[in-house]
Amino acid sequence: MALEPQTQNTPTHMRRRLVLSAGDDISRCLLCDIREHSVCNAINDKELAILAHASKSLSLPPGTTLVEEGSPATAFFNVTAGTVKLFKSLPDGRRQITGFADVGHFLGLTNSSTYSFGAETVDTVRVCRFSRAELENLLTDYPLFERRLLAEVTDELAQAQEQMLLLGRKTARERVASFLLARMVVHSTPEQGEEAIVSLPMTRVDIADYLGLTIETVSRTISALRREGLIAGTDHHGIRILALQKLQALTSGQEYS
Amino acid sequence: MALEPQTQNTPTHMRRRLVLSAGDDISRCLLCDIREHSVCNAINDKELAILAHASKSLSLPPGTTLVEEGSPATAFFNVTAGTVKLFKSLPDGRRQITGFADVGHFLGLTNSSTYSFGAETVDTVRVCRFSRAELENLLTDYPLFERRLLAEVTDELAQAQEQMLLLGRKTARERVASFLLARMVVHSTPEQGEEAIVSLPMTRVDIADYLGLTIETVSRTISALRREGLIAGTDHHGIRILALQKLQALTSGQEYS
DNA sequence: CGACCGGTTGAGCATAATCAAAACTTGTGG
DNA sequence: CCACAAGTTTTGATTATGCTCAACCGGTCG
Repeated sequence: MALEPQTQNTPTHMRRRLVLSAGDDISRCLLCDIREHSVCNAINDKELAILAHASKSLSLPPGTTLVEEGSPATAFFNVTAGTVKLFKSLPDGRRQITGFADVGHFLGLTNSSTYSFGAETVDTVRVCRFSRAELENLLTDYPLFERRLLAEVTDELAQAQEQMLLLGRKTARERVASFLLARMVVHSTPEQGEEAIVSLPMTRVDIADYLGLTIETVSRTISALRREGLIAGTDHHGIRILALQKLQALTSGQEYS
Repeated sequence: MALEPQTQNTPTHMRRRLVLSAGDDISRCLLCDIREHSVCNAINDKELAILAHASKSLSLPPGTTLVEEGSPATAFFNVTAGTVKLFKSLPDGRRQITGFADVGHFLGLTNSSTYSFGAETVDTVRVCRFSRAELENLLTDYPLFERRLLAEVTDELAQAQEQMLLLGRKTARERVASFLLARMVVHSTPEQGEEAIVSLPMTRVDIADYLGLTIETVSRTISALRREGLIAGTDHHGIRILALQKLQALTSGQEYS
């Protein structure tokens, strides 16, 4: 939990591990299959080479620090695979995860010259990294890029407000139900039909730090929901939703009794 | 607490009370003394007439609804005097205030076609109101305006993250101390020298809903801080900070004991 | 004056935290 | 393939922080 002060752009334990992508050339952005889900979509095909030139694609193992809390804000990231956790800490080690940045999300934006938050990979993550100068050029040269970024930050703010409601006013049960539903994805399988799945790449510690609870309370609450037949655990990192309606009611306190 | 559905742009109880400012003419923005503290600063003097034309200045009494949770997002506001509270609610009436918008703050931005939050005046408030179309024109025509707005939303997001840390991980004592210090302003008076003052235009209910506590806990905690000599109450809506250092330590749990 | 509203204070309680230990996973090496 | 170690998750017992319920205070307004 101890934060090592950082004088260079990239923490040493990260620099050691950075791996340039095989497709790290001029056509990288053109071939990128998540482009339409990110800010990069604001730049048209002809000019994608500029974008590819302005960024570097990196593959990072779980637990890599992308952003050190309080360090100089020199780099910005677009997540193209995996999940990144964003957090803030108190001097005594208490930590609040403020969000999970999944595929397509942009992170690192700040007005201050230093980051006010930390960012660390949850699983194996692929990101495109922009320097401050590169990002500022993109903002100035491509109004659509800036507009898209404004939309993304606005959306992140709305999510933050939702999370404040959760942290300030919801019970442990309501928090866990809200979390599961927010991360739910519906798969359509030929055999099973519609299947509502929640993948949890993060540990219980991360979930607890995100929901403002302890790991014990998270564990107990998930066990209770399973015992009641609302969810079924595949393994510890995957859950199947069995009673969607009831869970939805639970998120806002309409307990079915 | 019951939310009346709203079909028109402006809630009826608000429309009734809207009062056009005396200076609601072409030079209004030029004469505006808080321009430099707001997004309007991004537009140069020559073109301020356009801005004045694009917005209407309104004076609103305490308790006026500016934005109804879930209603169509048609208007946007710049606060030029007073304090506005932003909040989200649960069906059973539980409420979380996500922020207070003071002088210079812009509010109402959303990607969705409806507001995901509510906004209500705390005291007597003066705002400049923009319609959606007017705002979009400004964004497109004035890149600096958009840049400034991006900076403002980014800043609001950073504050939201700080508040998530407070709501998820701080004790009641730490929350109240953080709140007081965040709202503190330092006055330099000729007689008293430096004076650290906190003005609290909002009620205890609002403070509690902002800090994720009950009014009783807020009241008890403020009383305790006063008893310990860290603060002194002027009246219920004003507090003087006596022990800044100790309060600062308190915000992050470094209890001096 | 009495009702009302906002704030304060007190007593008892409940939810989630803490402390502790067992069960399960995962990775490593014989 | 199994044994073992380390780490993560689950479960249990107890406690504490902040909530609920309730009474009271002080100012304001009709």
